[in-house]
Amino acid sequence: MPELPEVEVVRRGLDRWTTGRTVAAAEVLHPRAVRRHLEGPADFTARVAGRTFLAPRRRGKYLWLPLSDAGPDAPPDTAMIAHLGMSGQLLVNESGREPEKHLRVRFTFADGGRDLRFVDQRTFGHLMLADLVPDALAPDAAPVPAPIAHIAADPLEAAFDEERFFRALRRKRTGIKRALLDQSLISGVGNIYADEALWRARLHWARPTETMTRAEAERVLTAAREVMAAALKAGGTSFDSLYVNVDGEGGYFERSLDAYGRRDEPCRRCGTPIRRDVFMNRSSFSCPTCQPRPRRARA
DNA sequence: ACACCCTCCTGATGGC
DNA sequence: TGCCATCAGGAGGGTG
Repeated sequence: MPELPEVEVVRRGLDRWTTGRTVAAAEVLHPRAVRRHLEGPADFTARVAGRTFLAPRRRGKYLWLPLSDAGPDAPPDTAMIAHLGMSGQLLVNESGREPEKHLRVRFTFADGGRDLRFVDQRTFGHLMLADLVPDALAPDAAPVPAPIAHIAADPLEAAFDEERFFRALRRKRTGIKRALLDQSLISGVGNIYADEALWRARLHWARPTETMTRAEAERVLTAAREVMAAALKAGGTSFDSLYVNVDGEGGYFERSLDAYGRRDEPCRRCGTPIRRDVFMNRSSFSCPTCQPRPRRARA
């Protein structure tokens, strides 16, 4: 399940393999992969052909490749957005290799080198082309694609505004985990790193955000930063083997997880078996001792 | 306006 | 062995 660290690993791989290269042709093998590109698959392939991929960028779980019309030194006017969803992979492959079972979109390049493939088993991911607009979170920085302008900064970028995040938590009437997963408050955190950050901060997922102290809010934010930075160093978490980097290799942070996926296994702090709750139609893993349920809980 | 729920999708897994 | 239910979940859109 690609979250911020996994998407960043992919971004770095793309930076190495696709920056400055000009697309010869794109082929959409499954229309659902470009469903958010409202002009349709034919428009997508027609408009990306002949363009040059510039250095890839990322905010939260969104990745985008700015596109130039006139080679690697011309400024971008549009971008190709990529979201990996649950199971999306961007692979850089020898062109001759046979198509993957869930290959959705394939790009070939004018230099005849390795191709780029979007492979996605569960088809929650997508690619689309979009205009670039000024970044409201960092007006002096590079522009961002319009469809992701509503996303908050992620906690690893300079534009992240801690004061704004803390004020938003106080205003909300919801639980802390729901807030962490809300990409308009803080981006890049998904189910795995939300559980890990809450375990590190010793907070229960149903803790009402409006009752959190400033110290508690700082604790969970710091924990999120630390666990995602550590995961990035490890190449990401490949919990169900659907996440791989552009070379098709998994990361090894799964072995370092303290809460996620550890149902009935001993808490690494206190030994209490980790519990699993169902919440928002997904799993939440926590320690019953370190993370007691608040008397007034908010799902 | 806000909080929250439903839906999209495929493959692995488990019960009977 | 087959068949069905369950689980995994990001995020947009709909509901109350």
